[in-house]
Amino acid sequence: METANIAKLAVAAAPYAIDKPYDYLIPEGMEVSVGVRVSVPFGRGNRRSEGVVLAVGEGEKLPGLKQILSVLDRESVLDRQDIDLALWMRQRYFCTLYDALKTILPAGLWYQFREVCRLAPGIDRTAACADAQEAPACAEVMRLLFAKGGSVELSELKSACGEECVNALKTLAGKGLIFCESRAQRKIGDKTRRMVELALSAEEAMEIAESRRRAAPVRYEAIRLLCTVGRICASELCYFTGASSQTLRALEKAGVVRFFQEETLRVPEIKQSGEAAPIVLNEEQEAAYCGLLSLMESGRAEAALLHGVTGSGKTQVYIRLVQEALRRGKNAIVLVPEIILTPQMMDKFSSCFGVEVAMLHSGLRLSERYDQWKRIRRQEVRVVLGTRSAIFAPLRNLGLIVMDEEQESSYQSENPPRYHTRDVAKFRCAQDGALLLLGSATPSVESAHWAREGVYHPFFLRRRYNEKSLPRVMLADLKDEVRSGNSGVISSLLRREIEQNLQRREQSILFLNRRGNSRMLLCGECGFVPECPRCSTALTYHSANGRLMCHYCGHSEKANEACPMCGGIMKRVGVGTQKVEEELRTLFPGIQLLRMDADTASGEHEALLSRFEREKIPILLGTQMVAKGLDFENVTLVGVLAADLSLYVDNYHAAERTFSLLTQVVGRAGRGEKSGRAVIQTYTPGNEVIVSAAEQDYDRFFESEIRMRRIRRYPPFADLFTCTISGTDETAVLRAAVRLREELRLEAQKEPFCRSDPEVLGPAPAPVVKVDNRYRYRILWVGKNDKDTRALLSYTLKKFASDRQNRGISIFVDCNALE
DNA sequence: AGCACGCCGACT
DNA sequence: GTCGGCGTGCTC
Repeated sequence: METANIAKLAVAAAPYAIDKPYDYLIPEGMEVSVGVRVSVPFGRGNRRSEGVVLAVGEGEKLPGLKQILSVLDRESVLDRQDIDLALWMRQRYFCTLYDALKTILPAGLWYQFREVCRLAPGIDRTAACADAQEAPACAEVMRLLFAKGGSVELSELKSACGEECVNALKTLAGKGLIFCESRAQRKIGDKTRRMVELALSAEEAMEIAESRRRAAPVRYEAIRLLCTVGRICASELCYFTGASSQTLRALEKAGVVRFFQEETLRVPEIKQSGEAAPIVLNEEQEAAYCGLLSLMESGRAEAALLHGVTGSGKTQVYIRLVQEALRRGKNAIVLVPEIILTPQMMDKFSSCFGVEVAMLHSGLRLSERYDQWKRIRRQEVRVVLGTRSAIFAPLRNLGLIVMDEEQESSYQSENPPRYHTRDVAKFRCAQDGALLLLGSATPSVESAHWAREGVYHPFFLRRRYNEKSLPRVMLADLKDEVRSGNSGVISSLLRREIEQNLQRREQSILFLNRRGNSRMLLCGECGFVPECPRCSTALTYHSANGRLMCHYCGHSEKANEACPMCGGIMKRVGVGTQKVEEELRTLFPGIQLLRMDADTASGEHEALLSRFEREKIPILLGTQMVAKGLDFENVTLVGVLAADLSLYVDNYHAAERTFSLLTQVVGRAGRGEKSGRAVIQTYTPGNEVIVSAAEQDYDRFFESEIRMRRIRRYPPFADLFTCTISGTDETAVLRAAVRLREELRLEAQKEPFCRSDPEVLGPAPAPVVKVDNRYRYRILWVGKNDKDTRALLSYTLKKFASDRQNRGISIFVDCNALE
């Protein structure tokens, strides 16, 4: 047997159905190590694909083996632990190994090689080729450029034509036939920068990007990058994806992205460690801390739940534990739902840990984030404080992972692989024997359940740190209001309370429990509502450009004043914050009012909030974003306008989310010297969730909710696997869905599943059944997320994808999806 | 998924 | 006789 050096690779071009480690020959003299990215030929056509080296070793030299073309990294970007994590993610989230690895690495890394060559505009193909004919390398480059639609990445060009193409590029650029875009250098010292962010949800944006992936690859990359990083400086987005400013403008026009100006964030001044005052814990905190410390010292990868009411000082406990971890030579990761909302946390950590802490927050530029990643990888930092993706920070020798407000749904990724940070954290803790500390004022029902079952170690902080009493909560019954002739959004009770606050010159926050605000057009005569031609949804009216737009596929059309059906006059409808604002202005004429919602540019938020505090503006009206982290001395009244809105959402944790949200909002009142009040408006004042939130009684909420979950077979008693099947032919999709259901039902009756008696439900249409002309139906498997079930679903997915009957139909699986 | 190979019908 | 339709099968 002849042997050779062989590398096992995760290959980008291999879809889920055929994903496995592929063997490639390492050419003589090539340095290849585990964790580097390489370029390889793949498939019949030997198209170039990227791969990640999983293992290197001697192996049998089989005839079919192909060679690695080139190595893309100077040193490895992933180590053994990363690869183990990716292997685990693959079987847990039904993604390819390559997709998992890509999720682990920072976005900046995947784009750092981007250097794009483009054809100069208005170049005629035949003339240009004739012009380039003299040098074969030039002709080859031109041919490739035309074949790829006018622009090619430099790395791709190099692997196709060899290193010598660099000279050809120079010649061609000299002739003005092409140009190469290099680093778009940002001038140092810019005061503000032009930022881009998604104007739609990540899911909606990805749908749009996917639908035109082939036709507009640059757009696709730009949107995908935006989905991973949230917001980014415009020049950086262009640099990393090869998009032009025209591309961005087109995306803006299509309503996919929006621009805003942002002050350049200075690197937060790092105070020297040692200066910070030592942390003093009260009795309760001390008790929790001691218990947690001994768990951490055990090195058994334990998990604990710290249930502490708002203002009980969980952060102090976190910091003491991190300090002790460091003293023992261990490192720590601290996760928060959205760090930009917790500047106090950032301040505390930088004063306690100085240069040893790396912060990964949404205000960082992509390149800054990448730099932080490099610092962490070089083990220059010992503490990482960040949001969801910080769980992948390449920090080794972990002693502790903290997840603050662990119930937040932002801990679940919104794009595939849709990992949950808590699960990844558990895996990493198991790798290093670290303690996982889940902290919350309103824990998820699952976590509270496991704490009661003894799977997590429970700890409690029941006293508010400053001994402040919780706000007094009043319920306003909106049904009564309607009966007594008040058709408005503000109940008489809330109105009285606001008036009282106005007299006392104290401030009020009003909260509309609704995401964004969908405004649509409706014909006053015949009731016609303009709908998207490609999706099963009403079009949204955008006052900025006077157009109707679809949030799912990006379709946009001019808004007519007259109804196209009957000629009647079109009216704007939808209870958004604007509508409430109008009502407030009539109720309280001449009173100053601030509005903050999805329409408010994100750069403005902080400015608005500081104005609210500084100028003591009497009323702040807002959506989700006013619920969290705001701490204002003079706010003594909080009003929840429609507590029920988030309750009747078709999702198993709607009740939990509502309870948590109400608790957070109520906690906004009376943070200063004066005591606070809260008014919760509801149509169902008898509802357990509303009542327990009004009483600030978590245990009561938990008891009723866990009973419900048990009866309905919801988590933690079962896991919900959602198989989404989509395609352009609705009947074909439905047929495929029914076939899948029958197949899964058959399996459910067999060993080993029959013992746990899984249920297979559906097909049911997805919340929005048609998106961009693709119909989406779901099959639900209610069972246990164990090895056998995952293996079955993985097998079923692969079989489905390779079944000829299912051509043109795609499928994916999610487990316990929160949103 | 994406690409080549192969086996049939409409042309120069 | 050949160009191109898409059904079939494989990817180290």
